[in-house]
Amino acid sequence: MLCCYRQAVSGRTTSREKRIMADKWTPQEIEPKWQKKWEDDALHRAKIDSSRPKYYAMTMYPYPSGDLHMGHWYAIAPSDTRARWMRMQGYNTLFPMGFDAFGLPAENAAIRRGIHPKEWTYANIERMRIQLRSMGAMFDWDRECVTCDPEYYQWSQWFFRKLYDADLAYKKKAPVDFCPNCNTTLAREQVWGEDRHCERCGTPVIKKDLDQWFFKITAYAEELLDFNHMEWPERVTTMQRNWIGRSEGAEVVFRTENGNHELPIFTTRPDTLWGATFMVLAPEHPLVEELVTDDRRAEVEGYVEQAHRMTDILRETADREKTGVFTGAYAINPVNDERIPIWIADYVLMSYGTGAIMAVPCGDQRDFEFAQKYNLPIPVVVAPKNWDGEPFAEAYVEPGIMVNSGRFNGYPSIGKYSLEEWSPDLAEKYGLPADLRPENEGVRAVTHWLEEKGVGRFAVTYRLHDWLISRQRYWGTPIPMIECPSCGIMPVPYEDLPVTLPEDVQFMPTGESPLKFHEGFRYVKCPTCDEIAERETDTMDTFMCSSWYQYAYMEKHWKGEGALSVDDIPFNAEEGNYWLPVDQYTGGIEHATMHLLYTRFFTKAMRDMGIVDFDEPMTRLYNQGIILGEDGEKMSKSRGNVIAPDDLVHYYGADVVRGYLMFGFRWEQGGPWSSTGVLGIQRFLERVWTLVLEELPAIETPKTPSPDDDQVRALSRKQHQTTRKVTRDMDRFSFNTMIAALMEFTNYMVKAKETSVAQTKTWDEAIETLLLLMAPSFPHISEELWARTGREHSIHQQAWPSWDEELAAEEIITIVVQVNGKVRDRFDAPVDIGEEEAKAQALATPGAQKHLDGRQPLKVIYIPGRLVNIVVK
RNA sequence: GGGCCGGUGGCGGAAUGGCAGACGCAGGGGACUUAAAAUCCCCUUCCUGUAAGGGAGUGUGGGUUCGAAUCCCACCCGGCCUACCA
Repeated sequence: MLCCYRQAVSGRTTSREKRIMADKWTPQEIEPKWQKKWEDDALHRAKIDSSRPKYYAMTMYPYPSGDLHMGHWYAIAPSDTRARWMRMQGYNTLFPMGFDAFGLPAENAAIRRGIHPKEWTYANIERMRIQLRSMGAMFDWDRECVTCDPEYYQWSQWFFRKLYDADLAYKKKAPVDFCPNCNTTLAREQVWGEDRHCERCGTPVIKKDLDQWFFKITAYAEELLDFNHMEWPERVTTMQRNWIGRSEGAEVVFRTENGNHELPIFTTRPDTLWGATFMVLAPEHPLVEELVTDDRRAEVEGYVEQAHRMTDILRETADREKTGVFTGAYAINPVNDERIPIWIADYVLMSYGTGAIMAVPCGDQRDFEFAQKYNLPIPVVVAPKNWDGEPFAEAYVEPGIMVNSGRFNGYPSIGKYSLEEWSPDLAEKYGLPADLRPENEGVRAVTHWLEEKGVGRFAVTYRLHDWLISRQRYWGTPIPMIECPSCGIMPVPYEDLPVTLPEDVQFMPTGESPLKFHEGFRYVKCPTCDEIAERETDTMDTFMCSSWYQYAYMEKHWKGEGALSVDDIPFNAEEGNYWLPVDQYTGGIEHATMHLLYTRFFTKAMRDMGIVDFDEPMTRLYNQGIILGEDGEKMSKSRGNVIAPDDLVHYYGADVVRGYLMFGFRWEQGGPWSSTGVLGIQRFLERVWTLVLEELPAIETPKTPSPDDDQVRALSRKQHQTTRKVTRDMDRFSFNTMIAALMEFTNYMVKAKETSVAQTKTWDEAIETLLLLMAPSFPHISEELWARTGREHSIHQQAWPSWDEELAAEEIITIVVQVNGKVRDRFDAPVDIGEEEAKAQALATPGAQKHLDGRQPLKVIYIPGRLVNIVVK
């Protein structure tokens, strides 16, 4: 398509000095100017407008560390571009911003440098607001939320209270993960990696027995597995699914020989019950103390003690040799009344299932190794089809035939497979029947029989734990609870919220929470009996604040004055009815099993409280990648590879930084920064500046005295094609190809400007379209050029350009000629060329003739508008 | 051990069954300039050839197809997640 226009520009004669050069593009001047103007005009204020469709775009808010780094820009600027694009497409768009302002760094700064966390945090927020403003984003600052404002956290406390009333918050003494560096407990989700380290500081965690507050997120485990009606990346839903870790099986009740205690176990393989030759309890199991016989007591206590001291890191190393001790006690296997020994071993975890297992050495490799080591019997109960009757050398976990299992002998058992998965292929592989139903398949049949006998039942177990939200830190939302010596645990009445965080506190070098030592805060009258009672001195996990901030954006400091009540709605309902839920959420994948799970839980709980009428907080989610230093490593001060966005904005302007962040990478993948790559965007914007502002050459181009139709049509075609491409790429977050299309269009126009096409109305339309297409990505320069070319109002209030498929369509296409799949020639043809005509022309091309070399084509394949493949011999 | 994502020029990346390498960076050559910068034009996957051309080529090996970077199977490498989950 470039060919026709190459001809047109081949006769260019104009000399550059005849032109009047435009003044230079100085982003340092125009960017602050427009930012101020937009703010003065309240351009970005999002107001309810029932005549337009709404669009709630949201990006994860930053922690106010005091410096907006490249990662923030990378996450926020492209999100802003897309929100702006939606706005130009006619959606009434809300794109808010706020600060995740509670948290440890503030407190650490206080301990180390003597600055009050509040002062530190608000000063950082002030600085980051300025940095965020330099981005030129369309944030509606009127809705900004700052989670450490009492007007904000009173609602966090209100939520706590509501969850408590709904029986979704409870206090429990439990062995919990504790970070010795941060001096606080952590939720399961906040313990990362193989070495089980603190998500924030990287220190390995230890176990502590503490009385802590939990949210009953497990009540929603099943519903949280439902990802229908939401468009979230599969990566995230898979991670959440694995984290929730649903598994189906049976709960079977064993009984102890002495004392007749119930000893329920969970198993995914009830069909192997006849092979259970011993039981194993977790060392922490509450019955251990009672069951252990006197002759075994010393050894058992020693083992329990040792297991307790051992870190989880060691305990959970899978390839460690199994250890355990016999308790001296026996249990009765309910299916055959056999007497089996009860052991304790640290490979059984108290935190999963019932903390006790039946050990089936023939069907579980861990049990097998344990049985071998301690000389316990290994009878076979599920065998492969052609089993020779010999003892197993290792556990057999695949589908097989039940043996030695009483009335179930001969039943096929498909083990880990579900009936839905069971296919003829699998049946053949294992030599089992293909037609399996709950009645004739071992696992299901045994479960049914257990239920009839009353010793077991179908059961589902989740890996998901309740969310531990207590933090032994000062700089967080106080938990609104009081413990009274006579009345017990009492919630702070709704009307008394907020429980204000006292400011006159002393920070301990030990890292202990100053709230524990603040008498005025700690001691309080019981809301019921007026006796002196104690306040909860722990504060909430900051993920509590972020679980509902999308609702806080409905109105800043909603009901900031006056008492709260149980019947309140935690946001402006009118705004909420209009904007909610979030249509598009963007942010990092690192929150997949934390924030993104918690906020789903919150919304479901809110729905059940009657506060909202939808099930999911964010309809669509998209995750950007990570921007690395030039050396390909993660940016860090210690590596010295940090690129500071402030410096770049100062030097190149925000539009260039935004542009490079969108152009240089696939957004979801990220990648290394390139300081020369940025120059490409700078050159591009300079080209656009010149293209739009530089005066046209005097009309003296002799070779093309009047614009010819082909040129005009070609320019218009390019414009419509670009509009189509940019629109589609915006929709799929393909910012890099979107900007490439803008560059191509610009390059085309720079060349076309040398011809008389630049004096046409079509030219003006093309310039205008280019500016409009650039507006979401490059808000400042496009606004400046819009104004300088005498166009009215803000460019950001204009409608997104549309395209016409007919005008975008090519008239002449190039058809590739292949012989046996190799390109041998090509020819130009009208777009509507018929199949026979195309084939005939292809066969006639010199390239085809040469490579056919007289041979008769076996087959000729025509792909309309693309190619002809001639197959020979 | 399991799961997911990825592997394309010197580099970032494009192309999701139909011309591999769009767009950009870096590099080379040229124009302009007293000179440089900036700007503009041309070249730039590799091998072979003066050229026209020919051959090879998307981690490796196989397969499906007229045709594969793209789909299927096996393997190698890198990254992320998860891990004694009963």
